[in-house]
Amino acid sequence: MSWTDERIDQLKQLWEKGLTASQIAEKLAGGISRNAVIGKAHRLGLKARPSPVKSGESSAAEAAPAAPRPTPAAAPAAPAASAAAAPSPVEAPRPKPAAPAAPRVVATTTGAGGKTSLLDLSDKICKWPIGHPGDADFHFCGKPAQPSFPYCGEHCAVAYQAQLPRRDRPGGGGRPFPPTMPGMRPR
DNA sequence: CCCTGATTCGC
DNA sequence: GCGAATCAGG
Repeated sequence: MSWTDERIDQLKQLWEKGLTASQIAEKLAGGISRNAVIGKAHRLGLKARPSPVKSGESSAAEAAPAAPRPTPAAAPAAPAASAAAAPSPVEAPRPKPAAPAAPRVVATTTGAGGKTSLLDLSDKICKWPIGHPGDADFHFCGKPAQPSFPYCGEHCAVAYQAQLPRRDRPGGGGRPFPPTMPGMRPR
């Protein structure tokens, strides 16, 4: 579907009425995406209107040249592990990704300690904890994470394991934890 | 994670 | 011109 005069008119009205781009996208027929609406709005010269992300805009000092956006490149084969239960060894806060100026080096480890710390974590960094929180040398794996996974390939293999029949499972088959805990009634 | 608009860039 | 992908902020 393309932008007929009618649709452009609706867009103008709804936009100036204050609807969000996604709301407009829903109203207009034809599987129009929110991006399409915004893109068209810009080309129509509309835009303006409270934009959440408009605050910053330093009046000077634009030292950063354009980041040479490398083509994403197709992801390698997915781990294909049928997710059983994610252990989620540690919950780590997710700081903003590193500055876009970061060189395209493989692993991001702190130059200082050589250990991947909390501050180095991002979506693309394996968050598998090494050592114990609180210990001086506690750190994270830091290798590139499998796309859309929190861990690298190795640690995904550890974290996501298909459920095996009990008798085939190493260690015999009972619960991995003590069958009963203090104060817990067996169910 | 959800959302917002802004921008880029291959088509 | 179009809009998906990405960015940048809430």
